[in-house]
Amino acid sequence: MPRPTKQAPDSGDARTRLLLAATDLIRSKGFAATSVDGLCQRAEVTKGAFFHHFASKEALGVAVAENWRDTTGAFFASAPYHAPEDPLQRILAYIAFRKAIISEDLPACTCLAGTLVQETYATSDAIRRACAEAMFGHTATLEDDFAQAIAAHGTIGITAQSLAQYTQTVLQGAFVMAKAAQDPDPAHAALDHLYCYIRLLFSQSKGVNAP
Amino acid sequence: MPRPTKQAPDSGDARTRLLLAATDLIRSKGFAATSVDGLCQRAEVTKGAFFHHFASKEALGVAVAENWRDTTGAFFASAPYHAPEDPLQRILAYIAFRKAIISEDLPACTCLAGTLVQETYATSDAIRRACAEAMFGHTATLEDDFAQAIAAHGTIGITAQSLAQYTQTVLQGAFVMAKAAQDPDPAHAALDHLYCYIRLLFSQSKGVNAP
DNA sequence: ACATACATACCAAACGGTCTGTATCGGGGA
DNA sequence: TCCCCGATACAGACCGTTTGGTATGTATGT
Repeated sequence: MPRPTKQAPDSGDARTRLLLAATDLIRSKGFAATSVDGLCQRAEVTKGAFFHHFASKEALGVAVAENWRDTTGAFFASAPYHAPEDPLQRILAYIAFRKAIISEDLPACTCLAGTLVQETYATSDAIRRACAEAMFGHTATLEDDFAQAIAAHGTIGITAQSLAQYTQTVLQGAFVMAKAAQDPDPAHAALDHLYCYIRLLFSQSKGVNAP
Repeated sequence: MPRPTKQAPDSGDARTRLLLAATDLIRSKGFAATSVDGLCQRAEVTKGAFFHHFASKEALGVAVAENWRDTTGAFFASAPYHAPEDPLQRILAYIAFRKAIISEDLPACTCLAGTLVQETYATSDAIRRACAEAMFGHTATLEDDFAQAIAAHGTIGITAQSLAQYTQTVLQGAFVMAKAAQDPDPAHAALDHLYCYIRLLFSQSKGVNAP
């Protein structure tokens, strides 16, 4: 039973506020540069509250990744791109949707899991796994649409899983490039190329595209 | 004039060893988690030497990114993929080459600039710029080949710069996915898709692929 | 002799984490 | 309905270590 705190009663309980603040801070500064003290300050929570809810900073990292998987899962599940009846159109609508939500505010629109995993893949297996679950879990939701598109079109020599993962790959790369350029343009351009690739793939004759 | 240290006289001067050690550590643990002390220990150098060569940790970050640009620049300049006479074949050879050098040893084969920029894009403009220079500088070397391929083939409705940057985007995304999966397979698969995309693009008729 | 290239000791601040205390809850017995 | 109970949810002071950075000293090549 969450209980609102005296300090900031409006914005949920301490755990929720910590998760939210951590998501923000990690996406802009990274995990290591996000201190527990700074986190508590941002969340308007004391250190006692932090270590009551999370056994360690690493445990917070895991929880943030899990929370990211849950919230983004719900977000994309209720997104409008599922509307088209044609599975290929759903995929193209997905790509267009992903492109549309990439703005200048990169800390707010980039992927927490991708950022977090780059820092921790070699030092914390627990965090790495939680990030991987978020990322590959999301690609799994695309897999169905790709499978249906392949079934409708006839085989194109590439698996649905591979295409779904490639989509995620382009997105992750797009975020890195946008951060480097301090500009969403390279990300938008990348999604245009992905869009173009998918269209090209599914307008080809059978079985000639095996890599 | 570099002078070998008493402590480790075989492996170059202190600055070089620090740059090398920093590249290693940042690629596996990230920038923030790489402490100056740990760095000096790894490089077999004292702290005095560190702050003699670098004004601050941030200055080291910039120097590492610049060094990365220089060393990878030389590495790719002398790589075998430039051999084919056909520019399109050079590009495909480049992609195959990039695929070939991605192994299980992810800290050793992933991109320093991509890792570093994700952590620092919002906190250090100097480091971000140095990383961007390394990344976009490398894409610029691909641009020529793409431009020639487009010229040879006739316009395909996409600029050489956009294609070169997309190539880099896929690579960066491939590294993130490989780290999350703790496995180079997703990266290899991504480069197969990129290879496939380029082939598809340049086997189309004129001007129909504009995204 | 002078600048460069280190070495070593040291520092205040920040770090992750612990400890103890208190307020608030739902639930159970009288 | 009342009070009491243990459990949960914090609050806040405290601790040892590590952090980036500095100050000062020394060796070495030119």
